[in-house]
Order: sequence, then C-alpha cells, then structure tokens
Amino acid sequence: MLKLQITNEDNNKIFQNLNNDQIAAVKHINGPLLIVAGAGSGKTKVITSRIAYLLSIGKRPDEILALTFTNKAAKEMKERIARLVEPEKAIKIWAGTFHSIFARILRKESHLINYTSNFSIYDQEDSLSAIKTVMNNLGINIQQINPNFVQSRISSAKNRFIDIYQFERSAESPSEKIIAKIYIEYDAYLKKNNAMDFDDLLVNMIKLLDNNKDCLNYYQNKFKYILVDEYQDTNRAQYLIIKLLAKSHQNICVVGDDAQSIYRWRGADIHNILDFQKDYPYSKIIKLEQNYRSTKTILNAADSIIKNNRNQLSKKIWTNNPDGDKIELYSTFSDYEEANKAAEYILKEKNNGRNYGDIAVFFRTNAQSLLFENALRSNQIPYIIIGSLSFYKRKEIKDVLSYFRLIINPNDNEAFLRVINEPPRGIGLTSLRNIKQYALDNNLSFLETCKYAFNINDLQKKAQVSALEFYNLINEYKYLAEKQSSFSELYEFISKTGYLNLLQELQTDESLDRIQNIEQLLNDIQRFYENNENGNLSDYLQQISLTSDIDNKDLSSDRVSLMTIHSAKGLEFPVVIITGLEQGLFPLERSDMHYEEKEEERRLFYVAITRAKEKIYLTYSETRSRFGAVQNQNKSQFINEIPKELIISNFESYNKDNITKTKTYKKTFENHNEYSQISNYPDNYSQLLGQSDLKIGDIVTHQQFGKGKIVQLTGFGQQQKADVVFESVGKKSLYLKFAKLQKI
DNA sequence: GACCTGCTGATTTTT
DNA sequence: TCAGCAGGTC
Repeated sequence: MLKLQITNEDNNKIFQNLNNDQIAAVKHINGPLLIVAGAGSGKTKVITSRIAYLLSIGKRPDEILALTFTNKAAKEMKERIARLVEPEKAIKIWAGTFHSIFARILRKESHLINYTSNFSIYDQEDSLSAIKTVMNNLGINIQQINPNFVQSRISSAKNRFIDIYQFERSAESPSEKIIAKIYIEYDAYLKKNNAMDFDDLLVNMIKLLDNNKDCLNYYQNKFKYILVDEYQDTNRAQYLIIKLLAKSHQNICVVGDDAQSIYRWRGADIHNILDFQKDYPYSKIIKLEQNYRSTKTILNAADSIIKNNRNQLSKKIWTNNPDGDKIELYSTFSDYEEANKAAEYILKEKNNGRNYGDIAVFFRTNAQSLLFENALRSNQIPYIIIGSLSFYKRKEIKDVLSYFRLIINPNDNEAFLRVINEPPRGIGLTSLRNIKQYALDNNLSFLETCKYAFNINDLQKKAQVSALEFYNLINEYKYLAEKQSSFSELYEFISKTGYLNLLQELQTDESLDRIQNIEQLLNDIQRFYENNENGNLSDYLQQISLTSDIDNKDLSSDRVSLMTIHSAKGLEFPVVIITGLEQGLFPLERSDMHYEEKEEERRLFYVAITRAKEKIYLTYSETRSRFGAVQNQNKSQFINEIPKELIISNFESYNKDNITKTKTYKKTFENHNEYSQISNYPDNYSQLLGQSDLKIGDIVTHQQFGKGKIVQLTGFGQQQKADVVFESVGKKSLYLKFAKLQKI
C-alpha cells in the first residue's frame, strides 16, 4: 500500500511537463519502440523520464542498459535520472557510451576472447602509429600508400564488421590487397600487444556474444530494457550488438533524428534508423515534433533546408514559440574581415544585453578557428574553444601515459616505442631495429627484449646498457600499477625516467608549461583515486582513453563558444553565428563526392541552424586563404535554400566608396603574414592585387555588356575578378583575363 | 644517433 | 600555410 503511494508520487514527478507524445514514449516499455525526436523536442527529457518510470514501477536499475555516443550525454542522463529517482538507484543503471560499457564487459570477459583484463586501449593516434609500425615491418613504404588512408579503410571495415578474411577475399584492386595485408598484420599486432583500438571494442563485443552462448544468454537476460540514444549515428557493428542483446526480450527503445545524422564518414549508417520498422516489424513509432527550442523563423529555415534531402523519415517540426528575428546574412571581402565581422556582431549582441555565453561561432573546419580566435582576442572578447587539442592528446601527456601503460601492460609495444628514446637514451633507429628483430625472432615483447639486451649481438654496448636500464626502471615501478599510488610516487617514477629533467633543462615557456601539464595529470590521478575507492591506474587509463575533454568543458562561464558544427551537436545557444558559408567549404566539396555525402553536408547545416534558439547570423567571404593560397569563393548553395523572406541581407561593404574599401583592404593585409613583407602599400590597392591597374569606381566598357562601373575587385593574378554594374544588364562578375575591360 | 633541410599533401573526429 | 616525413650531414 505504502509502496504504491510512493510510486504514484514518483510518477507525478516523472510526467510533469511532458506533452502527450512524450508521455506515450515514456510509457511504452514493452516491445520495440522508435522515437523520432526532432531537434529541440525534449529528447533527453523523454529518455530520462522513461528510465525513471521503469524504476518507479519496480524494474531493477541493473537490468537497464542505456547507450550513448558521448560521455557528456551519459553523464547528463545519469544526473537527470538521479534528480527523478533515488540517486543510489540511478548509479546502478548501466548507462554510458557504447565504448565504455563494452570495455567494461570485455575486461570482465577478457579470458573468453584471448585477452587479459589489463589490455590497453589505443586511440586513433596510437592506432595510426601501430599501422605505421606494421607497414614498416611489412616493408610497405608510406609513399606507396598513405597510412591515414589505410587506417580509415581498416576502421571502416571493422565498423561494418568485416573481418580480415572477408576483407582479404573481397580485395580486388592492388591497393586493397596491400591494405588487406596490413589489416591482417595489424590485427595480429594488436593482439600481441594485448591492445584494442576503439573499433575493436565493438568488434570484440560481437565476437564475444557470437562465440559464447552462455555469455550471450547472460547479457540478454541481464539487460531487460535497452535504450539507445542518437540511433541515427550507429554503425553496423553497434547495430549488430544491439540486435543481439535485444533479441530475446525485444524491449528495445531507440531515439534519434535521421535529419541529424552527420557521421556517415565514420561508418554511421543512416539506414539503421530508416529501416528500424523492417528490423522490428512489431515496433511502435512515436514522433516528437514539437520544438521547444527555436523561433518559428529558425524552424522554417531549417525545414526549407532539409526538404532538399531525399532520404528521410517524414515529420513536421513545429513550435509555439514566437516568430523571432530574421536571419541576418553578411558577406565580407576576406576571411580575415569575416572574423572581425563576427567579433562586431558579438559586441553588438553584448551591447543589446546578451551575455557572451549566449553566443556561439560555428565553422566547418578546424582550420577556420584561428582567425576567429585572433579576432575575438583583439576585441577582448572572452571565448572558449570546444574540441581543440585535448589535454590528453598533448605530447607530454601521451608520453607520460605511455610510461604508465608500460608498467600496466608490458606487452604494449606502441607505448614502448613512444618512450624508449624519450628522453634520448642513445637507442636510435638502428638499435631499435635490432631490438625489434630480436623480439620477433624470440617472440618477446619489446620491453622484455630489453631484459636480454646483452644477448643481442648487433646492439652497440652503449645501447645494450641503456636498454637493460630501461627494462629495470619499468620493472622497478611496476608496483605502481597495482595500488593507489600517491602524487609523489608517480612523480618519482616520471623523474627517474629522465623525462622531467629533459623539460627542466630546456627552460622555455613551452617546456615549463609541459611540466605543469604533467603535474596536473598526476593531480588528476590523485583525484580519481579519491573518487574511486577501488580504482587503480589501469582504471584511470581506461577512463581517460575513452574521454575527450569536451566532456569536462565548462560552458557555464560567460564566454563565446567557438567550435566546428560536429562538436555543436546536442548543444543550444540563443545566438549562433554560422561562418564560411561558401561553396566548396560548406558544403565541403570534392569532385568524387558521393550523393549521400552531399546530403550529409546539408544535414550538417540543419544541425547548425537548429542549435539556435533566437537568432542566427550567416556569414561568408568572397576570398579565403586555403592551403596557403588566396582563393575566390562563391556563396553557399545552402543560403539560397532558405526562403528570402526569412533573411535580411547586409552587404554594406559593397556600397562603401572606394576610399573606405581601400582602407579596410590594407588593414586586412597588414595582418596577413603572407603580405607583411610588402613594406609600402601602393595607394591604389588594385595594384597590390596583381597586374591590373583597374580600381573600384572606374568606368569601363565591355564588348558585350557596354558601359559599367567597377564596384568590387577580388582575387589575384589569373584569378582576379571584377564586379561591374553595367547600365544594360546590371551587376556581373567577370574574370579580368577574359573580360578585356577598357577603362574610359 | 641527433640535428637540419627540403618535399608533400591537406575535412568533419562522439569513442 | 604548416606539420610530418625521409634523407642527408656532422
């Protein structure tokens, strides 16, 4: 009786502020369910309420499995559930990223797949380095085939659950055959290193379940309720695992939005969500179509854009929110000016009473970031870059972590290679080659080989001594892996390696920074131990290898956020500035681009637009420095896909007289390194541009169009273009080398 | 073995 | 432009 009362109370709390569709999604707990959750439709609220509901009706937390793509999403989910139910229950839910949950299971069941539980997890950089090692062993030159390409081929094979035999069988072209060879060796190398790359965490999970009936039964039984977030981004391997786990009870709930699928290039298969009903014929579909985030203007724009894609689930997103401001479109002459323009809007918004933290600047590629950083810094606007070089990816951090990896997993040859000569120990390429050869001949790990350094005849005396010393050092500190060691113990180890000394001697700003970073890392380990009573160094390494520091970035402080659109997924901001809207940049274009890749670019734009709550600025530049050269850019096709009535175009820079224009131009290039060697700027900037002596304001004649006035000059040399307003036909953009304009 | 120089090729990156 | 590399020199 009492129990029932509590349940009702819980339910009231759970169903508060949910609309009818959301309630239906929360309550449908038996059988397959697809929730198509449009942008801003309260998806996270539904997921967390659903789990809270399961708990409130007496389901056990440890029979619930909730899979997300990011740690951040998992963390948010857990926190929000904890607010709805007893926190001690919330903790017991199996909620986490695909990779971290599977890593946890694989460590537990490692004996079933021929690993030991202390296996290393290789991130992309480690994996690339391992591929290079393997290519080197096979005598395959990196000129012959790009290791990055090899890596992406292998990764995509694993994501599609294509094993080495299948891959080898289907390899037809010479390059595919080479990759097959590398794939086979790479696979063996990882096993030998007792290591898995990110993709292996999925692949080995399938193998585990496929090849061990008891294990499969156990987990099928255990996870009675499965929930998958961002289902549109699952790849084949993830899809297969979910299918295996849900097979017996079919209580599978997937949530996603096909319009926001932006990871095709990483193996995500949009068909997983499009075909959910085929996979689960008795499934129910609930669409969450009411948007609580954005204005009508923003949603209309988003809708008009996505309409241009063919492949999608039908839905109509709507909102009760007001119309809101129109979208403002700006263009500038150079990418440098574009960044300054963005800073200008930010200051304008700030003056209108917004906080910096309300504003985000999006770009398509990371390379664009620097211009905005500079522009914001010179305007004293505080900013935060999301997704920049992660703390854990810094060289010194990776080096120190490799020392730790080595004491945990002595078979980890990649970790060995990273640190054996860092600091220099007189073991260079030649010595290393000898060590590798001896390891191969005697089936030893590289570290173990060092123990027998004096048996390696080809090794120089000095290298023999160093190698043995290195072995002894690692061995001496092996005990650190087993216990919760203190800061000073860890510090002592890293000091003894000579790594700190190397940095201390340099005494540069950079080296002092690096020392601080290492100290910060050791502090971080301490904190981890404080929060995890039974955790050891290996647990710490696992945690950080599956964490990016985006997860920890504090968006709450009052700073403008700079990020790529991919990083923006799942976030929202009152004001969003989307930059670089130029054909070829956004959408990014390549000549051999697949039609589905083009649709993905459009979805990416859709994601960008739907991050905004109140106001959007779109910007593009007429010229842009890419790969060291200045290129002419054309306006993105996406801009034309937004109805004109939703946009205010502002091309003020076109209308300014040529004195102002010249000034801004000079300013632009004074700040561009590539032009800074030009000490005396000619008064007439068109001379600066190239061979032509035309300038803005000149009256010219054209063979076909007749008389006109130059309003804009862009590009350099062969690429130089003029915008001319002709009396007969209006504004035309012409290449000077073809147009043969005559100055009057 | 360590350091210098000249060539090449380049998206997005939840884990 | 710029990082990452191979290949040469000390």
